[in-house]
Amino acid sequence: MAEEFIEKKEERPLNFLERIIEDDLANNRVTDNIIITRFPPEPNGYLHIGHIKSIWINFGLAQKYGGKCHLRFDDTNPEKEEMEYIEAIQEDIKWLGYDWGDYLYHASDYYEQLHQIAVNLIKRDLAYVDSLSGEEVREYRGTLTTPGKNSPDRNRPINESLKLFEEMRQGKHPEGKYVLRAKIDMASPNMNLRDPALYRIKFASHPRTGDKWCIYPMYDYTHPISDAIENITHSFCTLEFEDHRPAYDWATSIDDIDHTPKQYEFARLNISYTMMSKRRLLQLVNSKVVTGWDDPRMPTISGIRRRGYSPESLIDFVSRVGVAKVESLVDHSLLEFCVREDLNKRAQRVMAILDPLKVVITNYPENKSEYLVAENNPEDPAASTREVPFSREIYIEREDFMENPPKGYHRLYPGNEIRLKHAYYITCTDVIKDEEGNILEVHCTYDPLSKGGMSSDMRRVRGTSHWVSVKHALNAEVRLYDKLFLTEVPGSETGNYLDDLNPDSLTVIKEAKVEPFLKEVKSGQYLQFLRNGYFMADSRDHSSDNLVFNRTVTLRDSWSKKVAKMG
RNA sequence: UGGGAUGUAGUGUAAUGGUAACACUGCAGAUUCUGGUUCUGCCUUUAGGGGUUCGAAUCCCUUCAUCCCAGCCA
Repeated sequence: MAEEFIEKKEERPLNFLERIIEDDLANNRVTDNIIITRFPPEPNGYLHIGHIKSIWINFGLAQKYGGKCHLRFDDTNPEKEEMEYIEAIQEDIKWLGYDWGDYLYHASDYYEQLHQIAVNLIKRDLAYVDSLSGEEVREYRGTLTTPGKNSPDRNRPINESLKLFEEMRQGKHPEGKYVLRAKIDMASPNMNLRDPALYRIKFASHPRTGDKWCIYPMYDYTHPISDAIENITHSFCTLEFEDHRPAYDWATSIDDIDHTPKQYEFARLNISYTMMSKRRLLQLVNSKVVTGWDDPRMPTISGIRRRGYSPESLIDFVSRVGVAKVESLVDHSLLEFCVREDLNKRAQRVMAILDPLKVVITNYPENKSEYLVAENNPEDPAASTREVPFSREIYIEREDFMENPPKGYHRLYPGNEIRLKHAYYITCTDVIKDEEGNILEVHCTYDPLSKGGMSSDMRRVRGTSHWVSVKHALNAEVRLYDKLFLTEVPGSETGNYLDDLNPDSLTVIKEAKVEPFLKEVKSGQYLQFLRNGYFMADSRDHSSDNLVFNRTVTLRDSWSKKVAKMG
């Protein structure tokens, strides 16, 4: 099995990044033939599914080609960054199964070095301290179609810039007063080259360096130099940084840098009916639309973990999506396919009734109980069996009974015989209703010779229902999750993604009836509630005294689809 | 209207001058102690127009469409 899987993986055609690597390796462009990549999140929020693609690319490619992948926190904007995020990010990467080993870095590790290089830049007349205000900088920058013009400070004497930069560092100037800028080209058609800011003043406390610094380096300056310091060979990032590559190359070509990493860009992952913007996800958290970053409806790694997704299914998903440079929108059904495929192979099967309807088996002895053998997973020969209690009164799903069934319905209805999974055949004899006609309970008779779920004469029944014994049933809270948004691209029509929120993204069932086995399960264990979907005990609220389960994903359901089509 | 990129079934991704394919979705059907799984089949594709070539998704020209860039964010 394992070999087949690996072989299958090997057969996958190479993506363009793999080709670049193989080409570099084949032409001895990589020192010692060891490629070094890096995954560089900014700790300003939780990781989401989109990051899984980047993690898979950076860690996965390093793994595949016998290289290394660094984890580096791009922590250059203390106003947005927090220790909580730094910790959560590490937990999420580990959960996905990747390991950075000893290679944990922070851009802030290089602040001293970065500062020294900046000083040298000034000395070489490649950077200057500018006193233009933010607004003035914008005016001087020009527009997309017109060139910018030089700042009056562009020719500030080197000594003066040196002195001012030092004063900036010492905290002698307020935020916004000065900025260190690279001297490149104010007329460049590429906006990123119109004397980009290198350092700005911020009196914010940094999660790692505290109040040691009050000037912080910008991304375009920090990232390439950090890559160079760490001897990164291949710096993979998303498409929106394509325009920054010239700035990247500018930074890695300055005299103090002796290693030249190369940047390559790939398309970020977009999935229909959700969104990957950290800023918007933060808004959902802050506005309490969801309960937190790990709300099971969130596309965050911590959210989908709590929801019950397996790391394997997520890696499989991103690998199926592939890598290219086309801006794409992957259908969420592929993600659902991947979880189902993985969970089908490993989920423990159990019986749980979400919408109980009582069934009385009138010819079954009043006080009798018995234990019946149930398979734990028909897809896994190694998964053994468990015992499930059965008695005269059971619950089945309300939708498994209809007094007047439509054509094609082969569940329980008056006169019809069905199988109770792992138990007996039963035939509906009576429907008990209240004065208003609501169905209170259903009466059936059972065939004692069909114990275990197959009749002695091998006669066939079309329907099989799951069930839970009334007197043995445990109460459970079940949270049914659905898409957070109703449109493929939230906000694409109205301009406000909040307009597209799905009001029914969460349905809480307080009184689900589940088999006793569920008292023993813990969060992290993959479950299939027979015929209902895949579930996992909630990592925050579940305990053996207070059962709480989250629905990961439904089972595929061709019947209700057919019913819907019939009208 | 400056610059940078990208256009292959509904959605992703292959095919790198030589028969357009794989997965997901959708639709049929078979199997089934989960209307699940599994299996089989079907539908639909090279943005448009020119050119080069025996032969073009691939090379050239051109048109069109989409995305990114005017943070002291990353």
